[in-house]
Amino acid sequence: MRSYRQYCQLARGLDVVGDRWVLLIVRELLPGPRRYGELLDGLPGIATNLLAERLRTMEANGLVTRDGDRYALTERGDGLRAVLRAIGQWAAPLMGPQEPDEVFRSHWIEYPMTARFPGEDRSRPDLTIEVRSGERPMTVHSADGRVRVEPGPAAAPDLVLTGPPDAAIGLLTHRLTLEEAKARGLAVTGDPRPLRRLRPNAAAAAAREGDRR
Amino acid sequence: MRSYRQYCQLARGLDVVGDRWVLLIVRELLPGPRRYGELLDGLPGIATNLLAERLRTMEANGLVTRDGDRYALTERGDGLRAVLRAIGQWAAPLMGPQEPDEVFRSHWIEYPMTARFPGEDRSRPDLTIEVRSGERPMTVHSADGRVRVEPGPAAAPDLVLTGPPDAAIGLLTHRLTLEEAKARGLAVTGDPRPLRRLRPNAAAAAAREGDRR
DNA sequence: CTGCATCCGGGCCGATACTG
DNA sequence: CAGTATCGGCCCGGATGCAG
Repeated sequence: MRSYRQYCQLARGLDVVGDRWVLLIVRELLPGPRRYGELLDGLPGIATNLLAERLRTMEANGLVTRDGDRYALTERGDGLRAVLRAIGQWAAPLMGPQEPDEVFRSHWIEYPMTARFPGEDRSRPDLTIEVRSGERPMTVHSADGRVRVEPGPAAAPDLVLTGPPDAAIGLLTHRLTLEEAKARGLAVTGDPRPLRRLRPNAAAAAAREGDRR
Repeated sequence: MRSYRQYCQLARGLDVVGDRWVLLIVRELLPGPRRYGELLDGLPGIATNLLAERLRTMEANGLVTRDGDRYALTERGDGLRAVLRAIGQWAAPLMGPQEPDEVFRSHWIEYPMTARFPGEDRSRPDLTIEVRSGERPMTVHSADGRVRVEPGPAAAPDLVLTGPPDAAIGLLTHRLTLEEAKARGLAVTGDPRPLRRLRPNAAAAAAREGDRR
């Protein structure tokens, strides 16, 4: 993208991260280093030449390093986490049902979950949930008061959710009731009642907006 | 811009605010409603048709309302303030000297000032500074522990800074010494010593990053 | 004069084919 | 698997026209 050529902090920032796809590439790299093919898969819709070109300019801008065939965020690139969080938070009200033509990747549930259940809250129950919403299963762990999301199936899940992502995420984040989630096509195996005790960090939730319902 | 077509909070947010110029238009509207011509002037480099088209889609997306010939942010548009702050903060290390081809508008000093001196801090001295850095003078008020920026000259300034914006902003935010600022072409009228007692809000500064030097 | 609409050249984007 | 090459199309930017 062309530079805005304005002596302004926001404009200079957008000169670096305002290009199409750049922040989504950062999203894909936030959990850890990724290979080119993994990035391609996590960025449905991007053209391969665009990904290659973006990665090069991001490297030149100090956002990304490449180690062999692995790409990783620099410290500076990781600093964009706060920007992604701000945009994601602002965009929360835009998240209705999944549109028919919208793609979903299973590892994307990490953001809504950790955004909804940030930090440590000892009152959260220990809970293991397997979510089968995308190409492959994901496991949501609540343990020691922290909520974590990991790829792969769970060894002994307390709960298994199978169905469209909006239904699974809606139920997990308490934006949908069990009935509403089922009406959207979610299949639930196990006892869903402990989910209700999985509460957002109270202090963090109070400080946040877009949290209604 | 085309939609990313990804069922992801970040992607949906970027579908709305990822278009070129959109966040800069929000920047211009944050202080209050503006007319079309004022926006054009505050967005050097934008083509008039682009501004018109952006304003229309921003209106359709619920970011902007128009009242006669005035454009204003909706509550939703104003919610992007946190996003701009996040990007601006991340971009702080990018702010070296002004490039020769970079444009500056005097009202842009509001962001670096309020970002550097946020909230209330009773230990701040009362101070009125006139800054002559762009097309027209701006007045920085420190009173009752708060720092405010207003357009227009000051009636009885304690200090007048005249010169390039990087020098003026650098001195005001303590990123440059008096000598460095003068070396960059800043002329100082009045006693600059009280500036040193204009300190960032201690609590806010500690919570912030990118604050070194 | 303000607030756009139209037109046009160029560059970036997106899809596909192809290569080491 | 990890890109490069190519090409059509759309969006962007600049100039100009025009209506109230």
